[in-house]
Amino acid sequence: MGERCGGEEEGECCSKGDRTRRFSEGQIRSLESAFEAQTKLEARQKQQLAREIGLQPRQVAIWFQNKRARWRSKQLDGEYRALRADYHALLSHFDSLNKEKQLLLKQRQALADLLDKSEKNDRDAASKEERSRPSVKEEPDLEFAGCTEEEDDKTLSYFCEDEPGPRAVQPATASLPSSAEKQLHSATGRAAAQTPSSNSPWWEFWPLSE
DNA sequence: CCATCACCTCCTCTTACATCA
DNA sequence: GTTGATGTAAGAGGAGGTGAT
Repeated sequence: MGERCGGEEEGECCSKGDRTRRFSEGQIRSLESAFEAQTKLEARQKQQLAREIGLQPRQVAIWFQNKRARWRSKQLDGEYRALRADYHALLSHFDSLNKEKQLLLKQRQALADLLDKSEKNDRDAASKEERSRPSVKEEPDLEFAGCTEEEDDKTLSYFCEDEPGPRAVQPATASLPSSAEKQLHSATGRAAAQTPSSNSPWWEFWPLSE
């Protein structure tokens, strides 16, 4: 049910000719300040305000209704803009993180290749040595094949997760060049959380465009 | 207690007109 | 002077709350 003429207010309907007559600046000022105080008026307040500014209570009620609608629309617009700005900032951050991720994955692959090569060299050297003195049989210093050692080198545990990369890594005795080792430490330390396994992280599915 | 009705207020959408570039 | 965009007062109708019966 609408606010019909003759309903809550005692005033008569505005004639059609009055329909779009703008309110005076003073009336608008009073209405605006009342709206700032409260966006909904009690019946008595409405009557009083209407009397003060020379309008029908129904006109005051309608002005408040329209004002609330415009106000909400403005609020929504502001919220939308803020959310859109947040989204774009987040998207930009995501892009830079994604680039960094790709770079780290490349580095990881390069270092894994390097480790493979180094491991192969070690094996070749060991078998040569074995052949030169066949009577002596030694246990290796450490058992790495199962990755059971509690090393503080994260490299070991990292490559032993469900990764397609190398599984058995020789200990510090391996002939890994020191610079490569440093790179490996820094690279794996940050890339460890980005294993492209079956349970991929959320950002794998993040849409890259709006 | 409940169902129904009348009345009121609010909301949303729309209309009619005014104003401005 | 005309026209399209925009703003605004008000109409129309639906939804929900409330009190009386």
